Amino acid sequence: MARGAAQQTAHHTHNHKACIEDALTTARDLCAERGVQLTPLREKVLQIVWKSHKPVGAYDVLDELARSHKSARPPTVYRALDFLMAEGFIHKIESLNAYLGCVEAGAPHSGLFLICRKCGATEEIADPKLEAALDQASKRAGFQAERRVVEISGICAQCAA
Amino acid sequence: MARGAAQQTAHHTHNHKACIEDALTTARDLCAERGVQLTPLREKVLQIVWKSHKPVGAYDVLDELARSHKSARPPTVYRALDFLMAEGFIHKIESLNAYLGCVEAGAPHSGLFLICRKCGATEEIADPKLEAALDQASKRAGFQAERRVVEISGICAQCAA
DNA sequence: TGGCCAATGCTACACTATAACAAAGTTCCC
DNA sequence: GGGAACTTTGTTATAGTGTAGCATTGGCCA
Ligand SMILES: [Zn+2]
Ligand SMILES: [Zn+2]
Ligand SMILES: [Zn+2]
Ligand SMILES: [Zn+2]
Repeated sequence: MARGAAQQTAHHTHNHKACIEDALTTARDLCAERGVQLTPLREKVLQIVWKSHKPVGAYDVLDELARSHKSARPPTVYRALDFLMAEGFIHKIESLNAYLGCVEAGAPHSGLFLICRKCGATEEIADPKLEAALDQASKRAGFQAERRVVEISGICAQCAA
Repeated sequence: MARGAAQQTAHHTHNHKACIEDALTTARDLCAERGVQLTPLREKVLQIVWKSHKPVGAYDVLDELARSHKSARPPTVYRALDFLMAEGFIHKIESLNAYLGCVEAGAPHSGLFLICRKCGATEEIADPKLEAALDQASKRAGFQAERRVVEISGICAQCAA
């Protein structure tokens, strides 16, 4: 199933078209539910971000978008990215200033990202134990956590081999 | 002792001059040990970053530095920041594009940061349990972790009260 | 004295992101 | 259908963050 495919990394041979289709379908469904507009522009941007499992910079999105949308400018892209982030369809990778499709759109969450510095492939993983540890650490400091950024850089399993 | 003072947040009344002096002394000692140069310029930048317990942007550093160092330019600041990061005297807060003095300089580590979105005070905490959970999560994915970015934004204890 | 290396000076530029206002499209009510 | 209210997009300009590349300085050592 597509959902499963979406959770594989870029290294695994997989039908990436299914990843994209799955992401678009999920986004369409959620937008319909929520009564917000997944306009053609926003959908196109989502599709561009999902072109790979590597984080993509806003200006790379712009370059790609401009091929089919001549009037595209930086605000065009940033607005679409802001919308997609607000709806939880993409994440921003802060340590790269780049954006990545979310593999678990819908369920609000702050992901944990494993970023390969060699191939760029970035995997989003969920780890309840880790999230509990994060919550506990905040709590111990009397801190009301609202947003988490957890990004681990290194070498992915495939590049290490 | 100064080391203790350095670990308090900006809200706690504390002798912040001791924080700064402690950071500078530690840096001087470590640079001597390591045979690297803590030049007046680098020391001044370190002092500016330590002016508070809030992350400070590179261009804010530049503005401050320029008051005593007219020839300062962006590369001047970024080179100094790069040096200070390489030596482990400051951290970059990725989600803010800003820099913060390290409270545990010397011991190489990637800190966990609690960033108050109201007052800006940012606390660096160490949490072995959390670090173990991070290591375990990476390991489970077959990932060789090299660098960690863990930043939690929210409301600090003092601002919540 | 001259070569080497680290640090800084200096100019220009690349990359990332937002402000502000105008125009066009959508919704919804009458 | 008309029209107000709202959302989305167009457009220009600019703010904010970070580097490239080469010149200069100054210390150290052969
Ligand atoms: Zn895929
Ligand atoms: Zn890799
Ligand atoms: Zn202090
Ligand atoms: Zn606060």
